[in-house]
Amino acid sequence: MLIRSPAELGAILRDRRRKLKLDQSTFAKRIGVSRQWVIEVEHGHARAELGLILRALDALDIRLDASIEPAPARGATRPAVDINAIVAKARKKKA
Amino acid sequence: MLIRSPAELGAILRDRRRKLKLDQSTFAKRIGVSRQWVIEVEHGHARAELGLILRALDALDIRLDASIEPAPARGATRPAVDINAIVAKARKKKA
DNA sequence: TTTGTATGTCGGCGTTCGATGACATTCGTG
DNA sequence: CACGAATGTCATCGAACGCCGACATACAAA
Repeated sequence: MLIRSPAELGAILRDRRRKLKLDQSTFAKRIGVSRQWVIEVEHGHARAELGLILRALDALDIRLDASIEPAPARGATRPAVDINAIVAKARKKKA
Repeated sequence: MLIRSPAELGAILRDRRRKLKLDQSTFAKRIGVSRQWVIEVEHGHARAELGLILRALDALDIRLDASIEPAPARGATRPAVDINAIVAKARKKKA
């Protein structure tokens, strides 16, 4: 399963949790977070803590693997339009 | 590359950034974060935001893959001693 | 030595996390 | 229907995030 966004990660966590017949409460206790946290992460919370995410994955026996992208597609010719970065910056300025 | 902890993730990010000949400043600008953030994450900051981490990985053409652990090793017979969770809870109580 | 580059550190600040606890909604079952 | 279980929502609050700006250190080159 490729992970590209917090939402995808959340979906993976939810599917796996359900496959293991765990409800949110017991899952939360098992990894040392609140049930609220589980809900938000499963819904794709982008600002969740990295450490807690890794604990959650571990608790569900999910392995994370990092590898170099086969097709960069981000060639030196492309000006690189980073929508995420732009949106994040824009939100900051407004607030 | 297997990712088990924020520190391992940080090392991977740093190695890849250096391979691409990027310094922390330009890398930070490229993903829309501060240079401080890059420093902390590369040092294994556990509470970094998930969304920013994913952006950083993407900027370095690193793909994240999730797969079920071949050997659970976390059988139903094990009482499950979650050191991470215990430590996290202990820190909360003290503070 | 002086200059420049890359990295790490410090204090302060506004924003938002994650925890808690209560309540709401939707199920399926007795 | 009533009850419990699972999930989602809300308000509150201390703690920590990530940012900024300045400074510190290290190393290389002129």
